[in-house]
Amino acid sequence: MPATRHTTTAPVPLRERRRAAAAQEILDAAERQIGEQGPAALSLRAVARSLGMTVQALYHYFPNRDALVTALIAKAYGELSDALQAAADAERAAPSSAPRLVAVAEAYRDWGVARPEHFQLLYGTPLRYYAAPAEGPTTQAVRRMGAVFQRELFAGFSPAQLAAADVPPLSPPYREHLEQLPLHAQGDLPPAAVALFLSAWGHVHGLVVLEVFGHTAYLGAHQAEVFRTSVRMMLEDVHRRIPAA
Amino acid sequence: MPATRHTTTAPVPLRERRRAAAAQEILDAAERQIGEQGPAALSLRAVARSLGMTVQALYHYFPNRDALVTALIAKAYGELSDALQAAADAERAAPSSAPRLVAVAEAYRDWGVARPEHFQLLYGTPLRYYAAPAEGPTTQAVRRMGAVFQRELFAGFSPAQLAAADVPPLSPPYREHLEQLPLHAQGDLPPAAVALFLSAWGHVHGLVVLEVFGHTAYLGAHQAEVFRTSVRMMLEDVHRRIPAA
DNA sequence: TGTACATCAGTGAACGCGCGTTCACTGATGTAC
DNA sequence: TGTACATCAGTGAACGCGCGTTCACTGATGTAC
Repeated sequence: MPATRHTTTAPVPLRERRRAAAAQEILDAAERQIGEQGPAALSLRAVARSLGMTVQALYHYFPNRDALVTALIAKAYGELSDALQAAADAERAAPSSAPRLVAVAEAYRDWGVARPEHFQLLYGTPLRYYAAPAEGPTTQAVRRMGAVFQRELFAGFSPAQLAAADVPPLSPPYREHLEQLPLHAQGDLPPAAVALFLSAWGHVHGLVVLEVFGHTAYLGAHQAEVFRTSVRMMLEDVHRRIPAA
Repeated sequence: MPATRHTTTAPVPLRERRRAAAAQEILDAAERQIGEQGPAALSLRAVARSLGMTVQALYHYFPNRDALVTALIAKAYGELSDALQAAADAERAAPSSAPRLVAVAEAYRDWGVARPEHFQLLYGTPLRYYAAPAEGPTTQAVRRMGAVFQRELFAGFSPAQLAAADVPPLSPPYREHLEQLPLHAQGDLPPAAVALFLSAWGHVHGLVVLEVFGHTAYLGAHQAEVFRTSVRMMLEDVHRRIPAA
């Protein structure tokens, strides 16, 4: 990288800034298209059309369709995880009567309900089978999301309490696997707590995915209450498994 | 309908039988194709090709692609719900140490893990937005599935006990909605129990959908244990909310 | 400050593909008399 | 039992569509001297 770059006099070359702006514009247009037609209908040609360009121009910014989709997924995960963080922060700044975890879970649901097509992009039928891009912005955002959720799920409990949580016996290899998992951003969680977290996350996700994908339409306008009730019970049940200090 | 049909002498006209057999063959081929490429890749032309026919012939059996997909969804739901029922029956015939509900939940997971593409057909990105075909074979199978799950979830508890379950207060309109829900196949469930059931179902579904769609790949071979542990806790938690007789 | 040059965003034209669906037909097969 | 006929599964040909991707190009724009 040339020494002239990123100095105080010439922060980012003009061309690079424009290029980044154009790429951003493409991403936004693609995001808009997903919001209108769903992720399956995303097409380079349609994106280009909506920007008043020809398709070929897009190839100056993304090597192919898959790369664009990958960028969109990363962006959506980032936004979702920002939403969770924002909900936690808002509750912390102006607490309501409900536990913060409920606010975080509701932020997750709200995001999905408000942007079902984007939620589908993240959690619907995989568009192709990733070889799991080991360490990208996506996994980072997922971890961030998990960290927020975890923090609020276990807020107020010490590591010692968490380690003594009442969970069914875990097999030794499973315990070991959980122990060396880079899952937890903020200090390691004991295996018992990880087991609780995984269960709770699956629980919340399941409730949201069923609703967003239309499988609980028969509940009509009560879906918000179903969710809230379930999450409250879940939180009580988890806390009941953690011994008093 | 002609009087000659369905009598003892001429049960079902030959032509009709052949027609039904051909339709079945098409469904099977389509199912096979989904199993290989996933639901999104399903194409009439490919199905016809795999049967050694031309595409147009399919139009003698299904008015269009959507009709074929609908039939496939109904079939898959039927199979999944059969699997749950079979698991419950098997446990009843030869009980293991675990509660029957665990077996039922595991049947759900097993089906999804064994046939991820079919699971995607049912629970992935909706291929199109149904106006929810009010009362078809699909909703029937879904209800059947829910009934099996419910029966085992609440096995051993009386309606009075279920009615007294410890759940957060439900708003009056929500209670009312739940009361008149044709959800429960076998006698009505009190609202508190329905709330527990909805939460539990979401929980189990969430765990399975995360695994089948590859979001918990980092758990490696331990996913079966994660699931089993979570379901056991869930069952304990639900039962803890139902008062003793 | 002025000029020659390299960069690169965007275009026009084209490729080959597979898709769902329609139409007019043919020919085997089961049916009614 | 034999024959004429209606049914209908399957075909050949064709439609129009939108897609991702490649190639050789042009012309504006920022850069280096």
